[in-house]
Amino acid sequence: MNDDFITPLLAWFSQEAADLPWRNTRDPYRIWLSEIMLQQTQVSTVIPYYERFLETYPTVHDLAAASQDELLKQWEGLGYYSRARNLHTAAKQIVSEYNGQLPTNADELQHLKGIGRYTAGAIASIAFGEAVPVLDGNVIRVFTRLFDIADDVRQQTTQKRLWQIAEELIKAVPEGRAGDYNQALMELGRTICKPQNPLCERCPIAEHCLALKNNVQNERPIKTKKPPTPHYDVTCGLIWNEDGQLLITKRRDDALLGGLWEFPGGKIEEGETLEACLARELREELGIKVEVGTLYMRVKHAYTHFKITLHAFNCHLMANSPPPSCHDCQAFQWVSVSELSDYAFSRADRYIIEDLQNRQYRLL
DNA sequence: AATGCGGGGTA
DNA sequence: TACCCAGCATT
Repeated sequence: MNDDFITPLLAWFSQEAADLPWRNTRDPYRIWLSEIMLQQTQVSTVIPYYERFLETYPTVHDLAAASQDELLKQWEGLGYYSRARNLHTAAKQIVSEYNGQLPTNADELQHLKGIGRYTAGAIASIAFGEAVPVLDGNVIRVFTRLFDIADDVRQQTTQKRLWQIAEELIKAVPEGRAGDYNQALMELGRTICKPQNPLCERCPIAEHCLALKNNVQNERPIKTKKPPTPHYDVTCGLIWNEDGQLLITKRRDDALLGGLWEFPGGKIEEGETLEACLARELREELGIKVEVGTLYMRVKHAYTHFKITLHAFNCHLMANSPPPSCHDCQAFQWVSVSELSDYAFSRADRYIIEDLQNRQYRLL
């Protein structure tokens, strides 16, 4: 494997590295946090979350002492909420078992919740200077172009081969520069070696790029297509009580959007009306009987694996309904419209909340 | 080895 | 619309 690109890549990074918040620190806690937030999430999306998060939790001790609800409220909108739950678990573990210090090498880091091979390599190389590789979407794209690799990168054998390449190359990186080199590869992928229309004329290692030489840079990496995602109709209840409060429920940790709050409801079944679906879901989930009233609004939303149309109905408890009890949720709560802002909700529910609060505001 | 897991940006 | 993003845990 030709490693001649390493020197010009490092030189480019020294000159052109963007000034990102997590590059102004050597604090392993901050490096760790940035790497978790950056999983499957673009740099520009992460920055405001990262800065706000560190104001709230400046140290791993502050994070370990947080409540899950408070933490998820901080994470609200960032997605992949298991990252926040795992971060919390790991923080508590670091405080109780590691004396408040992160492990200092990649192998030990991988024992912590939410840290896999990529994240362990990133933290170990950036925070501790260990000569270990990283392989993320950016690096995969750079490598498949640099070495003109035409294999399907979704295949396990290709992933293995790419990790082997990464392992070989890191050995040729100058002592103490592994963190810079790994960041340089990712930054090149993010800013120059982009998925579509890469900026090869500005690439510092273009003369080493086999895909460019073969004029196939736009056809790398090769990925098999994913099947189209299904669409579901989902209902939820805006269940009002006499005090103008709404009933919300907290989702189970092992579910989609685990730990977030929601307006209770669920997915429609074959041949079922929306109203019947909602009445059934509320009976199953909370053991309550409701009168399903008018449609409040519909929200369309796309998840990774499916799309939904969320139908929100005004409801109230029937006089002979049992009080709510959690059958398939962690908790429930009656809250006013303005108090909804204190709880972490998914994007789809936040559209509804925004509308509820706007209408309330206009009435005042 | 395959699948589930969010939400926003981009062309 | 479809693809992409500083991937990981679970089964």
